[in-house]
Amino acid sequence: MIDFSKIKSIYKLGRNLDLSDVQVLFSAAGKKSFDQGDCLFRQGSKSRMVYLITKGLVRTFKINERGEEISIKVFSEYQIVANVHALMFDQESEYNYECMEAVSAICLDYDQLQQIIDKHPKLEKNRKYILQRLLKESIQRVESFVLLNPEERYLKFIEDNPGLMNRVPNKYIANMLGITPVSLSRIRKRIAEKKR
Amino acid sequence: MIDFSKIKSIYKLGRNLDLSDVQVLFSAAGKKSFDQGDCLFRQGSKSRMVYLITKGLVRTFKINERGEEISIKVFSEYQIVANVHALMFDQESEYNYECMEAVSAICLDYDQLQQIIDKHPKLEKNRKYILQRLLKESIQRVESFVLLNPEERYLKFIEDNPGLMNRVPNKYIANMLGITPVSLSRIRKRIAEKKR
DNA sequence: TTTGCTAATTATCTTTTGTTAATCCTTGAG
DNA sequence: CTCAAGGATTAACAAAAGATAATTAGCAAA
Repeated sequence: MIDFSKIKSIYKLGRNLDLSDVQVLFSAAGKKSFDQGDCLFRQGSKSRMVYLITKGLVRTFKINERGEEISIKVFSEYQIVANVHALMFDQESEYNYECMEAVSAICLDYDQLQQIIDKHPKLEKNRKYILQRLLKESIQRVESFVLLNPEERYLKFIEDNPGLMNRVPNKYIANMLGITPVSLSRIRKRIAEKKR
Repeated sequence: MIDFSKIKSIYKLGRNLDLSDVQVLFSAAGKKSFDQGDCLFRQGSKSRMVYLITKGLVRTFKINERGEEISIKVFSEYQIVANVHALMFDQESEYNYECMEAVSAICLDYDQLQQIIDKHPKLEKNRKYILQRLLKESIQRVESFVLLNPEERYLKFIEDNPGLMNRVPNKYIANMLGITPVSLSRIRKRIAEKKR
């Protein structure tokens, strides 16, 4: 049976992918499923697997010196989840990548992907595109910390990620915004009162 | 006369650059000087020039809705200053890039650089290296906001940028840390008292 | 339905930050 | 040397955030 969801996902990998590009990637990629609570990568991992989420949510977090989990980021459908520390910096992962929901994903080894790109140079600009997306997101996030206060950051977050609000616990969102869950709860209350 | 400072700067552009790489880049690159207060790029610029600072300091900032300058980042010797919005995102610059001191720099048009890289594929991995450095720095900065409080962020900043402390006004550092200059002044006082 | 678990909210108190304005310091121009 | 300008510090007060604990709400398993 033709796996249309897989094809669709691969199309979303980049801009201007044509059918032959998708075909090449399709045949190289596998599919994998994870249960809620499973980890795509654990702290210390040097895995160079790249996942494209077709369904579900993945959360990255670190353990701080007090033993608490601090969430860094959440990935949802059609986003790429890769072990940045291994792939970009050739280090062990500093994060855990945990499934917050059952996850379906397409997977492809990065080095294998690199070989494919070498054979199909057209794809090179696409790899660049993915890197640039990563960089852009990161830069904008730094800006949100420099330019906005916690309340404004929260409003921006729900504007940028409308689909995540009902799927991600507020305590994780609080972490990502650099504040405590208690503080986020107060911010939400303030906002609700302003609207009234 | 042989311009050793230029050669030295180009060497610092990447890892594992050999003499022939440097030679290629050397002959394509120009030199440029700026006075204090000059701008490498202004808000709205689509310039695709890439500068490598050999001397001086450059500060990027935005103007907020109250008309105040909010500093985002400072670049010093041997760092690459590029118009990320134009180069990475094909947009107009959202930042001003202003010289805090007189600046000497090596300059090279990005598209010309791209042609050079196409002719000398060995340099490609170097371009990647630069992108990765950018990304790494940005990711670590996000982490510092998520994991650290303002005081810890300041301590990390002076640890990571020991050379900047005496050259960058505290009010700019405060901006970069996401706090007000008044608050930074209090933090500095607290730290000084702890040491005593 | 009850029980138990976890998240979210609320309460209380302490600490920190933001805001505004005044004062102090340093430095460079005249 | 004096003065002007900008940065840094301090002061005073309001607002917000952190920490801790108690309470409430939602939900799934027994």
